[in-house]
Amino acid sequence: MSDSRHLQCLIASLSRCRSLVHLQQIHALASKTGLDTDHLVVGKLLLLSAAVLPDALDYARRLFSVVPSPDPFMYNTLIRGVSDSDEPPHHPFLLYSRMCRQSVPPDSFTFAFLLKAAANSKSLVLGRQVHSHAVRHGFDAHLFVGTTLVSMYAECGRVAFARKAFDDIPQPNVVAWNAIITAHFRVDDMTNAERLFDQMPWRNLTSWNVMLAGYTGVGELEAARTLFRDMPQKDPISWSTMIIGFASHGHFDDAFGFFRQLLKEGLRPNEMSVTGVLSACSQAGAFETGKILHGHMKKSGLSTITAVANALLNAYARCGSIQMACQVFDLEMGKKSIVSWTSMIAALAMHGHGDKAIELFNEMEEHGLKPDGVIFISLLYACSHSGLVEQGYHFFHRMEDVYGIKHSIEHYGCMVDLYGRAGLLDAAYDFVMRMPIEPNAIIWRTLLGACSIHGNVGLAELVKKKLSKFEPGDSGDYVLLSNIYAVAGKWKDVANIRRSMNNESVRKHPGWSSIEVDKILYMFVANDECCSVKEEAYGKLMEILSRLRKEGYIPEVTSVLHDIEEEEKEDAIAQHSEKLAVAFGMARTSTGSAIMIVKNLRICRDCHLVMKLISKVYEREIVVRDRSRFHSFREGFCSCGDYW
DNA sequence: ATAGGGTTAG
Repeated sequence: MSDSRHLQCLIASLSRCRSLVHLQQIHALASKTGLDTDHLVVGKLLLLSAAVLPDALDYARRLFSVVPSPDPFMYNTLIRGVSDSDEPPHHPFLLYSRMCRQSVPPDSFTFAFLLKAAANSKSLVLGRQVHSHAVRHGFDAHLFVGTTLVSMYAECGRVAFARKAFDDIPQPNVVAWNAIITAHFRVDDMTNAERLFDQMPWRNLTSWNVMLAGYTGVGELEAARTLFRDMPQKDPISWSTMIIGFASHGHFDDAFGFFRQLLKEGLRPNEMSVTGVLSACSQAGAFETGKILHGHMKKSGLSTITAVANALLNAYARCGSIQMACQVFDLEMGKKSIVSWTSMIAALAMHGHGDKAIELFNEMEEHGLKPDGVIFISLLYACSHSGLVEQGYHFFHRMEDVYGIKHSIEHYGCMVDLYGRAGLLDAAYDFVMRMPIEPNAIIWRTLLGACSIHGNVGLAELVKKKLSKFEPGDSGDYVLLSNIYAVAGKWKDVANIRRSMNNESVRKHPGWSSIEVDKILYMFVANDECCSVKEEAYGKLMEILSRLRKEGYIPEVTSVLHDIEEEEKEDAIAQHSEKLAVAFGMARTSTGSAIMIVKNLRICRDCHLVMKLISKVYEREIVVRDRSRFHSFREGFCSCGDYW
């Protein structure tokens, strides 16, 4: 066979190549005929291993390293592959500097890929450097480079630069227009985004999707809903944008609604839409719904996708079922990513199995995966929630000393929580004072939470003073401090807090509790208008409370607290949402079955007491997931031991 | 000399 015949055969089999093994066979064949040095062949091999086939980047790097003089195409292909991988974000730029040193001329592709890499790492410094190189080589007004410049500056939060880059594109196409609209949404500039959308000379489906993503991103959910209703066509991205957008803003009912509508229209859910709906399940505690979705996903094969399995694992864990979370992790997950390990560690931590979380971390290392900064947050969280102070300290230092991962504010926060929860308040305070970065409100709030658990009035007052420097104030901080005063019997201070809460500008979180009955999610929201469900719950609650009173429940002791902790309701009759939810559960579920409730804020003392009493008097197991942990009530006791 | 690659939305 002639060389050109061989080459044609090779090219043909490369275009059919679907796996790394297949690629290696073709590569071996190429070396037999000496065609493995042909630039066209190497280029195709590189393209497949770096950008098309999954997990073949190492192979691409090895291939690249033996090419004596790589051409721009090869460099570009590897730069793209590396920036899409989990290699450190500066690696694409190292390749570019090698390219420069070897005098390989960059082209428009080179700058498009590099700018995307800069955008991914949100690094304005890198982005500007690449920009100036693009100018030097005369590619800055190139349509593709210009468009990527627009989105790079947008990702770095600089609309003015993005606008300049857009204006420099001689003939912007619809893609460039879409990019500049996105840029305005990134800085919450809805007005100009809308103006550009109206002005643009042509639109494609992505233009509408850009608007949907922009609206949901800035929290304009009703604008998104209207546009979604009126847009000329919808594709899977439009649907998942709505589901994810509504779920991420706590509008679970709407997220479920869009998902149901998608099914009703005969469309198949994809990995994005199921991830979104699972996130709604996870946040709201919709366990049964999650299980049904799981069944469908097994049939459709979606559950083998790592991101989907991670979402499923997370939903099970947050709905209270560590067993099902384990099952997904151990048996059903196709390939585990670092996110999968992190999720499982967080799941174990959430359920108080700190020791198992640490074991799992070690196991991950044995599998040869390198830990990142995020997994240490889960790990430190695991330590603090299981009282493993020494282990936490150990990991905190190892992450920098052994793994070379820089501490972020979240890691410092975990350490404050670690010391604080364990009652080492002085150590916690000392740690905050010696932190190398400026403590934020979350750090102080964590410390305040610890003061609340351990009843340290003096430190709490000091911390509250630090917190008052942050604007606007948070109602949760006032609630915590008033709890601390109330437990210490300082009723006058409790009253003062209440007064200042009314006077100062305080950000109030509306409290809600949810419960799933017969696969339907019921949300009880403070201040919500009355409805038949709420009336039913309220009626049952009155009945339960009167029985509890006969059994010795004395709400008077906590009445002042109760008053303070009212979820921003002035109405004296209105009740805490978790009490309504539990009463609704008692009314609608059969004796003997457990009741699971999810609350978005911390559970208050009075509600906690009521849950304990119900679990004893009615012999019901109740699980409450609140902002900080799971509470499992059984026979009059709570798994938290009354500290939370 | 030849071909092989790109930008925006979840």
